Amino acid sequence: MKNLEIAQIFEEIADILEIKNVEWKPQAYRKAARALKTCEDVEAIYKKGGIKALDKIPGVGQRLAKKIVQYIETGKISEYERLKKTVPKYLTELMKVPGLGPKKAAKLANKLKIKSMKNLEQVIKQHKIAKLKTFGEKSEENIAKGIALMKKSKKRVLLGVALPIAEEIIARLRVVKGVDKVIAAGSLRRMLETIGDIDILITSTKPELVMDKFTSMKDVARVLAKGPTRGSILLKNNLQVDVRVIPPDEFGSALQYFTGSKNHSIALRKLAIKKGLKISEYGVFKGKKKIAGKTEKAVYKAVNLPYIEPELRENNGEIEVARQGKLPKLLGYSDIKGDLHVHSKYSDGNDAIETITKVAKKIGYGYIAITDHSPSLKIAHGLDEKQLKKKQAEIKKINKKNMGIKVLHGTEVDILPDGSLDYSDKILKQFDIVIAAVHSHFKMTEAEMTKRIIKALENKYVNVLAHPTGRVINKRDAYKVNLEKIFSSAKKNKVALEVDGTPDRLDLNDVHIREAIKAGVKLVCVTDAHSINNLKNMRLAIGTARRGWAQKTNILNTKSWEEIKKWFKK
DNA sequence: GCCGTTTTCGGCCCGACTGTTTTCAGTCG
Repeated sequence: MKNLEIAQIFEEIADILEIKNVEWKPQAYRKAARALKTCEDVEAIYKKGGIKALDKIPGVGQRLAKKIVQYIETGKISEYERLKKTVPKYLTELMKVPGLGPKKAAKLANKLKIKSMKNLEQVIKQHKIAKLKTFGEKSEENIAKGIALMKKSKKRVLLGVALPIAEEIIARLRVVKGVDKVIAAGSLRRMLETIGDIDILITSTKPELVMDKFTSMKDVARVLAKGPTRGSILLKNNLQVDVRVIPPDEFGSALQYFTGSKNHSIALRKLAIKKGLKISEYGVFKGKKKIAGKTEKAVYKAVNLPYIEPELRENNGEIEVARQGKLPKLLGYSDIKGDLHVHSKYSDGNDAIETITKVAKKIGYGYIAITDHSPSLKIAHGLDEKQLKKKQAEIKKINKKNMGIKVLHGTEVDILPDGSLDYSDKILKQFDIVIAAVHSHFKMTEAEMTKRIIKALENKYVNVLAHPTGRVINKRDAYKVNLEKIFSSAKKNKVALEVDGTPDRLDLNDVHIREAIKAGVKLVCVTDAHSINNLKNMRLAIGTARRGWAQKTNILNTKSWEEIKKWFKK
């Protein structure tokens, strides 16, 4: 996806323009950059609707659309190439230090002849910054801290990693005396696939007790700030956590503000201005008079909007749709009736089928599919015919125990490079559910990969396509594939596409889910669990589906197994 | 550079915090 690359260039352009003291343009570039990070794949948009469709992305106008097209077609943006030459590279580099903006970076470069990060570290050692006019001891110290922070390279952490950490901290703070509400805001609440830092909002009658507890937890590496209403810590794992204690009658507006996304909140505030109102984290105001703030619902209502679910708040059309009263009723976190993609000890899973079944029953599922690998995936101990017989017999035995949950005999069968499957039709026929997946030969051309997968979808025994793009967050890009064609083939062949809840997969992702739904494709939310602990990842799949505007009707495994079976029938 | 039920020109989200000043500029979220 080129979106991130273009977003980065736009941000760099904004930096350069800021250095050059250009007004307003930097904000425009930054806003567009943020929009690109969460909107549909620009190449797909361009292919479908041309430059006019790009222009429709909020924050992207004619001129930026043109630049996006140029990048898609040539891999470069000439305006950026031109601007780069007008400003020394070290200036934009210095700006990456937290605390250094365009003004300070330029001043340091000018007065102290700094031409690199190394230079900067040298002058700090020599205490030259502290002696500079408008700088001082503190400034020098803060820049040093900023560099240290940057070196630790705060990479965004997976939602599936951050979520349990946040929950543990929340549980600890909830029991502190005087605490009422505790909730995580920010990208975590929006269920974004990666999280920069954890934001926790609290109402309490005794803020100082909250802050004491918060800053003295055992896994705190460093306390970055500690005041009566705001605290900030760095955990030993390098994750930053911010806590804010909010007065109860401002909780809704604070929650709205700290949940974001930024572009969503800006759009909301603009709407308020039109109505002669002002929204801030402290409330909605008409002149000096506060007219809302206690609940998020009231904040939205003040600008004539229904409540918008956090997962939708990306300024990707949700405000417009909300105005028309046409918001989707999102898939709920307890709407899933069974997990359809789980591995057992038979292949590369940790647990026995009966153990998995018990846990699934406890979750409240009506069915669970044990879908182990096929033989070609050697590292995962794919099952041969003999092992399949044994597994099938075991499942039969468990089902006879009438545990109140149906165990389905399934497989995750490999799609071989030529699009044929790793089991013969004769074997495939015996499964309750067949999931097809690409696990090898990722580097094909788009045409080859698309043809390969479509051939698999056309097999009459295939019911589900696993992790359709193959991406692994922070590790491996998606393979090249024409999703539009996959969608139409899946629809035609009655194959459901997966929303895989593995923390570093989340595949399909939010954007693709929204496209798939538009194309009329059915989806399943699954965990692809390799241990009973992984079964919890269903909420990540659901959260991702919600970010893709999925409703209950779009997700096949919100139905009973009988109904699903009927749908599968080709 | 974006955007339009007050505008195709002239606005552009809002506020806190920090450090350096002595009323504010710069940075951040």
